[in-house]
Amino acid sequence: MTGMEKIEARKVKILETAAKVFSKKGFQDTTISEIAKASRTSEASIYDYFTTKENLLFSIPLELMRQLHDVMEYHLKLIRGSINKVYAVMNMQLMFYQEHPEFTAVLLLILKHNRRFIDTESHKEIRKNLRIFDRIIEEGVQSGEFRENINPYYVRSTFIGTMEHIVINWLMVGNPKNLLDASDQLFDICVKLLEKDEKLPACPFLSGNCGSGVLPENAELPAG
Amino acid sequence: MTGMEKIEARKVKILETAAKVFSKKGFQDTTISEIAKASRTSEASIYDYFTTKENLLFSIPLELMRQLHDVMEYHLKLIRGSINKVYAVMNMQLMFYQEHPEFTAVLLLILKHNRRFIDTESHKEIRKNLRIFDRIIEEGVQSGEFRENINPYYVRSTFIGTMEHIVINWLMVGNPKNLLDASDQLFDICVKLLEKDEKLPACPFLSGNCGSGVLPENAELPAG
Amino acid sequence: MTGMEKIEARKVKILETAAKVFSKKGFQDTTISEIAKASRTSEASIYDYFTTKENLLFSIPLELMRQLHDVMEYHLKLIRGSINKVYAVMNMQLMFYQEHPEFTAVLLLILKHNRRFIDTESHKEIRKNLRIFDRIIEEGVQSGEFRENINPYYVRSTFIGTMEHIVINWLMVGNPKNLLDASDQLFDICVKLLEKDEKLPACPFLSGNCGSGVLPENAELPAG
Amino acid sequence: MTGMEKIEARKVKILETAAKVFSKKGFQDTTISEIAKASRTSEASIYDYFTTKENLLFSIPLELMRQLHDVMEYHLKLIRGSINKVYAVMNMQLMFYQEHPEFTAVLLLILKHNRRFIDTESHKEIRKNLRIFDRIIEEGVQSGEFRENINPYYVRSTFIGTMEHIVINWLMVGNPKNLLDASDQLFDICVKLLEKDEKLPACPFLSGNCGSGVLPENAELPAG
DNA sequence: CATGAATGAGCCTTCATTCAT
DNA sequence: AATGAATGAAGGCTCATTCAT
Repeated sequence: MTGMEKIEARKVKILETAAKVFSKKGFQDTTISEIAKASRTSEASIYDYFTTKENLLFSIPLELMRQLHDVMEYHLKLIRGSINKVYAVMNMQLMFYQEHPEFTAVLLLILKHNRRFIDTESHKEIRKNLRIFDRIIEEGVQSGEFRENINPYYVRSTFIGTMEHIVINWLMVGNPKNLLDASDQLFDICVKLLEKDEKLPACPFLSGNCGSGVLPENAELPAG
Repeated sequence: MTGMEKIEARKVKILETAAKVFSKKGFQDTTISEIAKASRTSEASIYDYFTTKENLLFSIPLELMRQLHDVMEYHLKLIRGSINKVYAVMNMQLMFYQEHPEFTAVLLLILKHNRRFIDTESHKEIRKNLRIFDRIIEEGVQSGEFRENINPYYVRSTFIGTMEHIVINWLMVGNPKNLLDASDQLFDICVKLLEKDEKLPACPFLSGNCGSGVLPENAELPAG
Repeated sequence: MTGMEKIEARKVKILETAAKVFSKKGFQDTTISEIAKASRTSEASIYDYFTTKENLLFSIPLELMRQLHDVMEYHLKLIRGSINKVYAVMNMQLMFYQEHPEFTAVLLLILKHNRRFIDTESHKEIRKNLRIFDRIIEEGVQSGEFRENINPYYVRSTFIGTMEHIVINWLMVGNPKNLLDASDQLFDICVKLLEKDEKLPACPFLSGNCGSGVLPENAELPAG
Repeated sequence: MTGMEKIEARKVKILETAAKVFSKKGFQDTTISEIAKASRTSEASIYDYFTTKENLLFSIPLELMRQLHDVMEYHLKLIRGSINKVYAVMNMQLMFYQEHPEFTAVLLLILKHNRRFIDTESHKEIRKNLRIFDRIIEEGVQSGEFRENINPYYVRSTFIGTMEHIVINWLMVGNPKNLLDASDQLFDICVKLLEKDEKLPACPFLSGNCGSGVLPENAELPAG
């Protein structure tokens, strides 16, 4: 492990620990000394890396949001059909939250309501992820798969708002036990909002393995 | 003004001031001394009334939520039709937020993410308001005005989650300028979720037991 | 003792203690906690009264300099003759330093070399005391008691500079044991600077090209 | 440049930088890291060379004071007449200060009031320079050029004290613009202190009860 | 020799909270 | 009932200093 890598590893360790402690005790009730102890570093080192307690907090989502973004972009390429993409994105988000509950708590319970967070590099990443939603909606509208008279901003707000509302509930009162249980219900809602009213005959493109939503690359797609 | 009333007036003054300051600077960055000065009281008096800084915070929504509840109940009695009630409730909520931005900021940016707030008298009031939603949805389903295969919890989550998402945006970046501008869009979304599918059969791209699984068991599925 | 007086007494106690500790350990090596302990107060109280460690330091001379000023003005009224006034002022200063060694150490070893101190209320008092010197010199010149071709600024600088130089020596190496021992010597110097030249012609060795001070090697020197 | 010289050059660079930063921000408000950055070295190197922050500070005058000493000794050899030497020494000091304002600030505003500085090699050099003054005075007295009844210690204190007082003023408030402007005035003062009293009889206003300085109100004052 | 990196130690400052009046 | 005053407790942050490479 080179020097560079060692440092990077320490930073990650600190960020993970910080997420853990912040998520449990909140920002103000967490002390740097606590994070230092738990991450087996010194307080001074934390300040070396992150300059400020708040900046440490703000740095938590940076890397993870990038990963999520990459994963989503990667998988979306493999998927045909806007509605399938919606489902995939929703699912990936929920899985991601499910797998990183501490990070999610920091993000949804602490960061999202901090005005200073908006001017952050991390927030930029978040906006990049939002744009994936927007793109999918636009594509769906243009391809004729979705209703045309959609206000994308409000649809997105519904997706995000509802999802986050459910995730926050999951974080705060532990309901539902498993976030993915909400997946189908959420998807239904999306469908209701996006579907064309006069559809007939049946849209064939969901037929088959929608469970994953990820079609094999060589999947034969219906003519539409 | 009797002694009792005088005291009540002072409490209200303190609560209003607290909402103002908390909403501007957040909970931790607000000091009791600040609130005391701004409300022309002494710190000691604040402690006399509210015992704790956090308890002061938690007391802020109590009275206002009761008012909102009363107002909503009162007006709902005058309205016929579940969908009309949905619209009315949504509108009243938005108007209420619009008229009490500082209170709203405290509620949505500070209190909603505090685990200890859940065990609070104020939170009880909030749940009472939520139950109004639930009731309307149930009624609509039973009267046949809404689809039957509705999961009330998720529908409510969508209403609340979307609305709060929009309100938070309004609080944090000032968009939309006027909350009521969102009213119609929000209502459209509600309608989409609640309205009966007159046409048949159901959305084809849900065909198959994929994602959703919420179809009536005997639903006729397209051939695919 | 009224509340007002009690507070004033505590402030004085803190200032005295601060002078003691600062004089012994210097500004930076002194901790507020030390002063709090030694003055039997809490650190928080010190900050209540003085807002800042540096401001505490700067506040030390305020009252004492006023006292010195009053004492000097009072006594000067009783004295006739400018040279006698010079002597009196010098003596009073030295006595004052002698009696307040800790305060003097703070003043001469710490404060006088702090640029921020100049903009201080305390420093204003110090300048008021300096003006007493100026006044005496002016009066002496106008009354004809002193030489006319005196540059008051430089004479004052000599008085103050020499006195402080001696006092600093006293503080740092304890020499002389008693400051007042220096009194007569200092006064002699003052006299030499102020007295009229009765004799004529002027001191011979000033004649000529002192401008450079560096005479050519073969310069003709006066007999001396 | 040999290895030895390279190291010497780096030390000088560090010392110069240190003087610059210390003079601007004071000792405590200067960080080693700052000096390291400004001198393009590492903090560790500074510790290699100077072991301690304070020792770095104390090392600043060492070389320069030696240079000043050498220069003064060199030039004094070329000068005849004690009073001329006084003038020369004064001038050389002022020129030196003028040319090294940062160094001078460190010396007069920081070091001179530090008790630990006295036990320093640098301070030894300073004392060597003081002895030049003493020597000149002694010589002047012995040669009959100066008054015999001089107390050399006080005369020196007057020279040094006055000069430093003026230099400190120059450093702190920028007055006079050019230090050498003070040169003649300072010299006049020296002359006044050193010159023989040709005239007779002695200054009348010293007669009598100057001990107290406080004359009885009805005291008979000399005509002046 | 030079230095990047790590840290122990500590201080100033802030408040929530209490209490005597 | 109301409050001016006092403080205990704690935490963010800074550096001088060390050491492994």
